[in-house]
Amino acid sequence: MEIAPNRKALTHERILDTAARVIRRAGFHGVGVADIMKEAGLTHGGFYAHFPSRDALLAEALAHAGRQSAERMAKGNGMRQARGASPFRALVEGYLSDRHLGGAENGCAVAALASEMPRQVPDVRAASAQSVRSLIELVEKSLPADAAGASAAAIASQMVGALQLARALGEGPEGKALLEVNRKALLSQFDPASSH
Amino acid sequence: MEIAPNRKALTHERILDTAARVIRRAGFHGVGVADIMKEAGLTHGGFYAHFPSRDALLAEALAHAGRQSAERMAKGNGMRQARGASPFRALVEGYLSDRHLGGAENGCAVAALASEMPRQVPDVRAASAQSVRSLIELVEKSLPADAAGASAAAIASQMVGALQLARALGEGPEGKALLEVNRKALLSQFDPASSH
DNA sequence: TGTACATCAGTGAACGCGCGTTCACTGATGTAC
DNA sequence: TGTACATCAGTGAACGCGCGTTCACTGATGTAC
Repeated sequence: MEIAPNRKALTHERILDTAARVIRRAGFHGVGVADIMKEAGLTHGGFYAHFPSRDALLAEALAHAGRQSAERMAKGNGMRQARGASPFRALVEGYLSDRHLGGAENGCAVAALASEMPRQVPDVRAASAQSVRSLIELVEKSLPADAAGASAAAIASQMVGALQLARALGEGPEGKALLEVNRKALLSQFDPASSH
Repeated sequence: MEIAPNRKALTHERILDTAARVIRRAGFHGVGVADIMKEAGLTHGGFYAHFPSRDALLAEALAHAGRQSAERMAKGNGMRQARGASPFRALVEGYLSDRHLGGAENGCAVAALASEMPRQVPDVRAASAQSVRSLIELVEKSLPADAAGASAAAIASQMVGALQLARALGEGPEGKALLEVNRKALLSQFDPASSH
């Protein structure tokens, strides 16, 4: 969002945007420089004019994915709240939705990548830890005022774990049922008063 | 555990055992055939006398890892129960322990690999789903009789998510604190009466 | 018990192949006058 | 406004390298007589 982004800056942004989607779809290890460049409509040779290395891109792309999905979530939550849901209910129903189950590519980067995070190079690890902190903050902000003793970190843990287990079980009934059980558990415990 | 395991069967088991550890340490993608064979004390050429392909090994190794860590957990839980902990407390304190935070190699395969599971070939995906079901069953069995409305699937989700977020935050105070918060949340909600 | 042979688990070199990275080049954009 | 030149984003071929897989071979184990 610069005033006069030149051509190179635009391309840089496009590569980042593409990479942010691709790593959530294919994982840190599942994606090559050439794949990303091709999906961004470029040839792989130009990559090193934009990023010093593949790992540097991964770190930037993870931060970018965090911003992307935070925006997307904020939008979805806004819509749900407009329909009368509490912020916490909006968050839980959006995060643990069937849509998020299948749409890892545009979803939460932590859920898509968590178990790969500890094995990355220091830069990517640092970006990973930051994305986890951001997610916990997001939960914190949505907690009902009367949720006594609720821990945003524990709730975030359950949300991330639920999405991952559901994805491991598949996008069919088994995965969807696991999501539903988690939605119910979270809402009945921390936001029983919220309307549906 | 055959009556007269011949030499090849013993080697087969040793490769599986090694692979089960290595994939939890390095991830499905982080490990090569040659790495595993070398760590098992063999050369890579002999691999295909034991397994039809790398993916076939991954699927078998995942199942093997599930058995390994179930045994290990059962042992740890037994020790904790001998000291007076309830089965549920024993499970939670073992699973969300600082030891498990650092020891992914010998720990729960689901926590170590969850976000990579949806991206594997069908055989490995099937073994992954099975490992998730086994974990949920394990939780189910340990639930206190009076844990009304407790869902084993939701609890398993939180446990897996907590371990992963903690590992992403690092083995230092930040990760340990996240584990502790989750232990407290789980125990106070589902097993408040258990002694410590 | 001892010898001759067959079996077979494991070795190590070799194969394609795809990856991350480099680099000489091209062609479009923008500036100087 | 038009021409000449400099800049620079992006191209595509090439490089090592490591991977999964294959295969001819070795040497130890076990069987037949």
